[in-house]
Amino acid sequence: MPELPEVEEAVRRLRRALDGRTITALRLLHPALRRRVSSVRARTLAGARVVGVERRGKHQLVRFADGRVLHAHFRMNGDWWVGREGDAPPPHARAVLSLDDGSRVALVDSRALATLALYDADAEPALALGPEPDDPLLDAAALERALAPRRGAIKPALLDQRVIAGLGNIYAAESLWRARIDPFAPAASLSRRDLGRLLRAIRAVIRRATGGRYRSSTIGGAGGTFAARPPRLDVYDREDEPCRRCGTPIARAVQAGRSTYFCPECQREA
DNA sequence: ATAGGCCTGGAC
DNA sequence: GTCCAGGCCTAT
Repeated sequence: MPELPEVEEAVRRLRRALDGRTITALRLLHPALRRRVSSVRARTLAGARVVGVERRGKHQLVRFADGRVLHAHFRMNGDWWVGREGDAPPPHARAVLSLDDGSRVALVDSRALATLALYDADAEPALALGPEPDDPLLDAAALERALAPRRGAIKPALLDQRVIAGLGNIYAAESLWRARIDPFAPAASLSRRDLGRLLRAIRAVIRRATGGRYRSSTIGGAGGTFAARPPRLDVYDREDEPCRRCGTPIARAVQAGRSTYFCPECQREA
């Protein structure tokens, strides 16, 4: 389940599977993916040697020796399954990469909202992303500059990937709770001190989710493992449950079309 | 800023 | 059946 920490975990598995490998086939199993990459184009990937696997925000890039780039985005539900040729890909496998060592990687995505795109050698994907949360150049002053022109509330601003890359609805809410900031506070109204606290909260939340061990459980055939352990959450999806700081029932509201969870008592900064 | 669309499955 | 979903784009 894919915000930055989950995508990071997935991209590591992808890297392990693809490192040093050559693609022998890419098969697209869902029409929504075939609309983005024609089967003819998918076939041109056979013979491409992988030279790098990168994450930027929630995006994943597989770079090939010929300069082409395969761009993947999980959207709501995507994940990678890694198995062997001959293993049946799991239900909801939407694309399958076959590799020259007899292994297979499948994009598993029940809702079929994930995207794949294949870029030509001279066409670097334009991702329009802000800094990663751990970017040393990102400090309270930089965040203040990014938020200054905004009219809206802080929570939707944190979901804007051009402000910070990788936060999604869960970790944005978690970060605001940790920093005691009201999700409805106007983004431009936050003091530099608030933003320093918010940045530390974001980093702590992401670090906890990324560094924390995920219990892997085998799903389907041999060889496929999934990270199937949701991280510990303080506010997300805890409506009416007691705030872990002050005991006040957690509230839920809709903001920019997304559920927002917060403590109405202790998230009053700004 | 909100609503709708993309897709499908799970909870109720 | 209805509503909801960790993302993101487009239209109003």
